[in-house]
Amino acid sequence: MLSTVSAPRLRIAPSPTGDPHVGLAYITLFNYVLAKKFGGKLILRIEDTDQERSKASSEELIMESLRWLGLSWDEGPDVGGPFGPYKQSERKAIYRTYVDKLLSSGKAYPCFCSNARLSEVRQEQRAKGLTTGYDRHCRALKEGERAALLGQSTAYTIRLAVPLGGSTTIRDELRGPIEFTNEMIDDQILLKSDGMPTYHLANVVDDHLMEITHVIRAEEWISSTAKHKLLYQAFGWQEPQFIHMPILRNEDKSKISKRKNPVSLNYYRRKGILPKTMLNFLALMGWSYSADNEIFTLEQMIEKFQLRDIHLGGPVFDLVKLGRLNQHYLQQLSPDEFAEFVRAEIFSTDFLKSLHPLVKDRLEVFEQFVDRNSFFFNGALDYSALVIVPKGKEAGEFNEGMAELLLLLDDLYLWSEAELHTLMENHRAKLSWKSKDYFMPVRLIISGRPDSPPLAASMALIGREMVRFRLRDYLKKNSHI
RNA sequence: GUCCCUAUCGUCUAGCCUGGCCCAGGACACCGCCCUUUCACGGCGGCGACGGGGGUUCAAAUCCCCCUGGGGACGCCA
Repeated sequence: MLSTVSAPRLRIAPSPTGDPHVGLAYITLFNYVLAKKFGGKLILRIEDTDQERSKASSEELIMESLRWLGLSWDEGPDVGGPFGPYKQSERKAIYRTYVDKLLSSGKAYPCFCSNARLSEVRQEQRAKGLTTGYDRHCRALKEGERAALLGQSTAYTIRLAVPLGGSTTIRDELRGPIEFTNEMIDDQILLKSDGMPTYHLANVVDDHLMEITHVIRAEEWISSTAKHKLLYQAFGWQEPQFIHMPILRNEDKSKISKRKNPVSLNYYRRKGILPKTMLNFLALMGWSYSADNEIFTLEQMIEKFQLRDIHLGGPVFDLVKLGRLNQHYLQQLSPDEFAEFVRAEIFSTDFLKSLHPLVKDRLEVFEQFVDRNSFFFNGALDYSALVIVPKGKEAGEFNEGMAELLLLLDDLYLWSEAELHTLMENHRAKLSWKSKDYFMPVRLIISGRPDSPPLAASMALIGREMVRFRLRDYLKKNSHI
């Protein structure tokens, strides 16, 4: 299954668009294990081709989270390597030259269609119950027309000219051959009108140039793999082996999402999950160490790992089991490790410093600190002794307002005190609730007490996932009455 | 809607490739008992699954087909 000729080269290719995701840790783990097992290399490549959504801050967070887990890489933007640069935004010129090759061999063509026309076409297809995809309008252009448009348009895209007949069969190392009729494959955009490549192009070009031998990624990529294979063929390149891991699921079996589940690695870190717990737990998602033992180290996993032992059913990310596993590992901690862990992860100096402005004026003596501010460190809160729904307001209406807030918080781009303040004030105004009918209940849900420090600042510190978790938790406990 | 993937206890899974050792094993959760001045930990026990239907075979959780369920993809996102 694995070529033993040379050491494998694997890569992880996160897109820096938000908090580091458990899905990334999951995929990284398996890439890491396979690389280590066969003495290969793991490459970190930042896929920041989406200029709208990519954030430099997210890049650092991603690396920090992976380091926390103890999953290291051999080549990447921070450590360098012989195949750099390792950030796609810095490889723009490279992609352009490869697109030109495709253009001159007729394997790709420029497309001048506007977004408006594209969505119109899509809508029409959907209405007719057809598969949606580009109608190849610009592929049919005559040479003269094309030249003319090229002369006057500044913004156009480049699309892959997918063969009109036949089929493309990809091979997944876990599933075997998977066949796609070429009719079903869209003339994928390779180069966006801003000159940046799309994932499909950048990914294939980079995997080739970086000599990647095995691509381990999530199952959601299977259908795109046909496009990738076509690209490899168009370039005349040997494709890597593809391994698609099952997708992590929410409790309801849908693809894991922040709407329904905490997905940020930072959330779990702050919650006090140990790296080895997370690794052990993630390994159990689709793989097992043995029939009667599920506690094992990364090293043991590397030793025993076999691709063929991966189970393809989509595993539910079970918080209860994660917690129990962590308890086991916590029990094993030595006094030194215990002290170090609490100091580094729970009462970290950085966190205490950021708490300082919120709590300093409210304290007479330090003994009040822990009790009054426990909600900064806790998980779920107990609301049973609190009256949260404001007087004169229907529980139903109130809960709807809170559910709406939950969604707004999810969409908030920048998680900061100022942004939170504005968001809530706007939401309150939109609902036209009185200030005290809005802010006090939210305060109670978030902090569990009426005398907590300023709300927006507290929320900023507690973090998006915990804030959303508490709102969700409150609604879960109270909305079905 | 179209295409693709997938299917063992509520959940994570072992077993499936190489059919009999499986009236299906482990773990989490749950229930009970023991330990214990509390709560936990720990120990012991219990509940609990091969989605359905057809084949193939002396024999099927294991191989094949159909159905059904679940999921994913169908973006100038990755």
